[in-house]
Amino acid sequence: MNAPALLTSTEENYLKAVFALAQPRIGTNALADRVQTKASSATDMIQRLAEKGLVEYERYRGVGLTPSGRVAAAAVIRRHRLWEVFLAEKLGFGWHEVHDLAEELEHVQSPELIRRLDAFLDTPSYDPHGDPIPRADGTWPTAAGVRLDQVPVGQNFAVAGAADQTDELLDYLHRVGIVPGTEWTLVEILPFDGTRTVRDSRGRNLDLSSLAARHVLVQPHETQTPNA
Amino acid sequence: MNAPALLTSTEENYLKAVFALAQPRIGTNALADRVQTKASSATDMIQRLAEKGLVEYERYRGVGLTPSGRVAAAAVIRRHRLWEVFLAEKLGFGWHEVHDLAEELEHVQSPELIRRLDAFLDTPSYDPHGDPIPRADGTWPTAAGVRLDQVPVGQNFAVAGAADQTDELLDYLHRVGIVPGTEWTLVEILPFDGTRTVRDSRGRNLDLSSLAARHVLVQPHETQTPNA
DNA sequence: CTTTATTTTTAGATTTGTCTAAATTTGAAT
DNA sequence: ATTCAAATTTAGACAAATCTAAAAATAAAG
Repeated sequence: MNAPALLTSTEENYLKAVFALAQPRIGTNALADRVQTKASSATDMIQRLAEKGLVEYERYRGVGLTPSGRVAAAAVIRRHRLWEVFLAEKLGFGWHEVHDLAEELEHVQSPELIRRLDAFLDTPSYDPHGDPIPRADGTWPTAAGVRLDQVPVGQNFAVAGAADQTDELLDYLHRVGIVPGTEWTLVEILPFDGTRTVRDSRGRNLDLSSLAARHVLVQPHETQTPNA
Repeated sequence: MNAPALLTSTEENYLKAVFALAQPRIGTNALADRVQTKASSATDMIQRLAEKGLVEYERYRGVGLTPSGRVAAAAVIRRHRLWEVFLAEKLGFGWHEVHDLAEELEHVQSPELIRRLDAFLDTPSYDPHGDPIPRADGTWPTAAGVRLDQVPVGQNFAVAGAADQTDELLDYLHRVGIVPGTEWTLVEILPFDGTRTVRDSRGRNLDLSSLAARHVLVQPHETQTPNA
């Protein structure tokens, strides 16, 4: 009901860390590690966040997010990942270079800026690493199916759709035949870079990068081919 | 010679304020006003910047920039104005909305980010307010002529060129006939919004917004038409 | 059920940037 | 030259975020 209180950059960083590591709670040391500080500093900050109602905290028992903490964390992650998309798609940074810069940009406070950035980028659902971008209302893009990068070797599946609607991705998928309704089997995951080899009913093989695989949504089938 | 020491956001803001107001020196009160703080705080910060060699300071006598302070200030202003161009041209913000946001974005520390942003924006010379953007090497775009918005009423001039090379601006100027070599007289400046009315040799009038006028470079002539 | 090791918290100090209130310097006016 | 007002600086305090070192609670081992 009340307007979300303004958080400092540091508070936002702690929130993100709790979000990432709490299932459902996280200890002080692990949290301190994550935000590159000492346990005593983490204790201080946890207590501040608890006073603001963003985390639930019990002394010596660890910390977890409250519902409003989860909303706040999603907002920060949304800003972070939208900036990552901007840096990669518009400025041409490599996907491995964008994280640290986004870490700074995410703390610029302006809902209107984020609205416009989102529109400028065509409302992406996934960042350059394939991680989902929370929507403006705090909900998360839950795939209509399963992301191809989460399917085990040997699994049969039907293509359900694409996680993102960018022209580049759709063009590529269409060109190689990864279109909704087609049937495939995942035959191999290369250990080196996670490239997926998939095979269609006629035995034709196709390689998909792990990044592309994260953007393909599939419907797994019961039937599995024998595994070796 | 030595790498430019990293400055905090606050230090950068003070530096910008000194740059803007010191001709060649500025008092503590005026500086404090500019950065929205109290004179005592300004004194503290001035002394820190003096220790870093960025300002020259004499107690009770005011403060001015050193050469290396001028370089540092130019770098901050460059970042600020490039972000302003991004916000206005790419995200569609109005030119009156971009300042406060750029104030935050300018402190993100990454030379590579600024290099790429500059390229993404086609290396603009002026920001949406018409203010010059320092180049990467710290030099300022000094017009080959005089900016039309700095010419007095009654002045004859020849168009020398455009301050910026964006397609939109060049298209517009070409369409209305403001092209290099043509001769004009500035007949009026509207007090309300600074619109310039210019007249060619055949007596045809043309109105230019003050923003457009800032991007037109001209060569003033000796001959003046009688003023009224 | 003690002892020990680990984790967590407290206590006290530090840095950055700020403030208020008091003291000092400058400059202007009589 | 003395007085007075304005500008500037110092002194002391505070909040945010951090640290080190010591104390307390929990968990693990015997």
